[in-house]
Amino acid sequence: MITAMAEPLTKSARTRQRILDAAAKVFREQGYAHARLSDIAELAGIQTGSLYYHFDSRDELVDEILRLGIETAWQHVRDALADLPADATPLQRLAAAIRAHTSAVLEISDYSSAQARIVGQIPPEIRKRHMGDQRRYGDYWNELLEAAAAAGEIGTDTDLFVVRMLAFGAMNWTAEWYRPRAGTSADVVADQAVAFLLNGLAPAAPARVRRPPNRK
Amino acid sequence: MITAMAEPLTKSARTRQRILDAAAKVFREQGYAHARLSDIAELAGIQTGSLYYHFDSRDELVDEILRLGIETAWQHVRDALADLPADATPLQRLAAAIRAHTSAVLEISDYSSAQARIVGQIPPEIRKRHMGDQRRYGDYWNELLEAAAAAGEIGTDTDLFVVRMLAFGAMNWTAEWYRPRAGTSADVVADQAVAFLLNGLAPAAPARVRRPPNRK
DNA sequence: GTCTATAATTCGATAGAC
DNA sequence: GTCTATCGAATTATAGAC
Repeated sequence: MITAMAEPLTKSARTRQRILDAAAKVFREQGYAHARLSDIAELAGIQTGSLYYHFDSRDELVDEILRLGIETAWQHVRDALADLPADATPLQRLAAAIRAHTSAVLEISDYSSAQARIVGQIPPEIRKRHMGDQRRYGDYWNELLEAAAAAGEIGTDTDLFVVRMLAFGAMNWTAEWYRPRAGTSADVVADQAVAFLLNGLAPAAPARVRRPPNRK
Repeated sequence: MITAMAEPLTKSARTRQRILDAAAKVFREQGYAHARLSDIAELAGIQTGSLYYHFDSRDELVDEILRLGIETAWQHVRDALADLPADATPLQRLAAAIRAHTSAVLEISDYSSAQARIVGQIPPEIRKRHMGDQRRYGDYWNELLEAAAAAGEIGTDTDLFVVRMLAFGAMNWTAEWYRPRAGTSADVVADQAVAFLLNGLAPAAPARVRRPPNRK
């Protein structure tokens, strides 16, 4: 009874899933502009015209990839936090979140990679529809940051909105430059991201430079 | 004799410059895919077809914007470092570089903004031609980082290549999300970027979290 | 050098057979 | 549901007059 509907589903649903998987991969690799429907169809093993039985337009397909990309990354982050001991500090929770998000973008999910890669390339109308997803996920991160700030684990003159954007830029850009190679595995990148970003938030401990000596 | 060729130049050179300025602005605002030659021509005050007297193709125009974008940011960074007192520490030099690059991308130059915005959107052939510029600028940053590392101002288990990429992601992504508004000026963003990124590189002073307690 | 007009291409999208 | 065939819109690029 459980397996009865676990695998079969409808033929339509399975094809739709193949298309989405193919689209995520193609968008991840080609970016928004150069991902052609013909590429996606080919990878999904169907003809271009057949896509339109499952999606009304290219934009609708993009919408879905973006939504699933955030959803997947978010789920990975939630899972990682759920794995932490109950007494984990806000900073430890933040560390786990950074690792999980970075890993999702780097290697775990084509959807998350695709979202990170093309979110800066999409036209305004699509962006507008995607904004709700982004805001919700952003709010979630903001709570993590607020908690760490409340615990005194983040510098007091830190603008949480700005550093959140800086951190997302750093994490999401990995989708662009990272290619597995000797010496630099995805795990290494995730480790470095955790150390770098967490440290960045630290209350300025020693007298590190605040401003350059003189300004133009 | 100096002014004799300062302003006039050839008519062709001046028009070419107008086109480039217009292109930088349009690419900055629209991104790679949605910047039409007709938009650029309109902003430059000429007809679309006339562009081809000055550039052989759209790609050639993009090449030039990318090159000038890096060149401009780089020049701002060099100027900022030149303004520092001779005894500035490697860390202070790094701080000035971060501020200068971020400012260039945020508000100083349409070329630098455009480069930061579209570098992740361009097709492989263009990217390949642009790689030399990127590498040279990256090497320059690497020297700044090496110097700070040699001075013991950067954590020893820091991968300089990875953190450089993370930092560029953070800085360049500002071109995407930043819009001037009350409370968050470009200066504030630059300040936060300097503090955040510089701190991120610090030798892990107190016992900040290194890894989450358990890993999947 | 710049214009107008138009060719050439590339894709997204639709129609209708099966 | 998927295929084949084709339409149509958008936009880069070219030709030739001025």
